[in-house]
Amino acid sequence: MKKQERQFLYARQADIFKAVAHPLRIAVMDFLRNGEQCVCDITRFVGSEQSNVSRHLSLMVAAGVLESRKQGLKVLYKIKTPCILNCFSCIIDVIRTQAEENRQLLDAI
Amino acid sequence: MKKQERQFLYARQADIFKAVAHPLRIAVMDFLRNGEQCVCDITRFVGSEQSNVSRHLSLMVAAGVLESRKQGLKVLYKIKTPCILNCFSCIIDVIRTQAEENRQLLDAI
DNA sequence: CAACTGTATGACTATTTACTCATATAGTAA
DNA sequence: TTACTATATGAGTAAATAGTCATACAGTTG
Repeated sequence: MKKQERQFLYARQADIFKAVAHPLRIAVMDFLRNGEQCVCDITRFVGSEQSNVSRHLSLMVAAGVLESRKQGLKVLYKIKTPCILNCFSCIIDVIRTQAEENRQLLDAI
Repeated sequence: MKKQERQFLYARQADIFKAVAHPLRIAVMDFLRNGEQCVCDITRFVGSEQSNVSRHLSLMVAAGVLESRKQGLKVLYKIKTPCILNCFSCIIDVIRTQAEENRQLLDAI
């Protein structure tokens, strides 16, 4: 891979990471884990302003992480490439490792 | 899991994602994939100002993604929890899926 | 048609993030 | 000691991100 291609890939990867690097957006991913949901239910789940949730959803669609379709009055969102969910298990692993480390430190005091 | 615990976990996950959600920081992760490296070599690899790279590295240490040790004049950084590398394969999968989708669209025109 | 529901967006403010330059600090070597 | 190398940081600016409120728009129902 050429240097320029590598830079491009780094930027693309960063875009995907950015698209989920926010507590509200993580919550959305978690909520959509089991299938598509309308904005109204997503909004209830994450507990924020509807307009704010809508913006976050648009952002995630723009990054290619979610996709949406209209159904009557509602707009349903779902995860576009479910393989991204594997990522979350990895991250939980990291958090678990850190938590155990902290616990050991605490025990040692 | 209680609602409050869930919120906390979302925030922690977002912190980890944020810690890698930048092209330069992705480059660092890629460079450290095969073991620890000094700031000088990392700086050369990512091709940015030394002070900027140093800040990004501190940020990643703060998030618990990297760790560092001093060796003489140099400071060596390495990935703290290598399981995070699995994440990158998942993200590459997402990008590949999107790229293939784009190619199909292109072919169809 | 009017009234209503669900969603998106314009305009704005506040906050966070990224970067640069200059400089400080720590360790090395002459 | 002085000069040098590697790294970190203070101060400042620029830019991106997040959030709110009000409102617009699309689709539904009576």
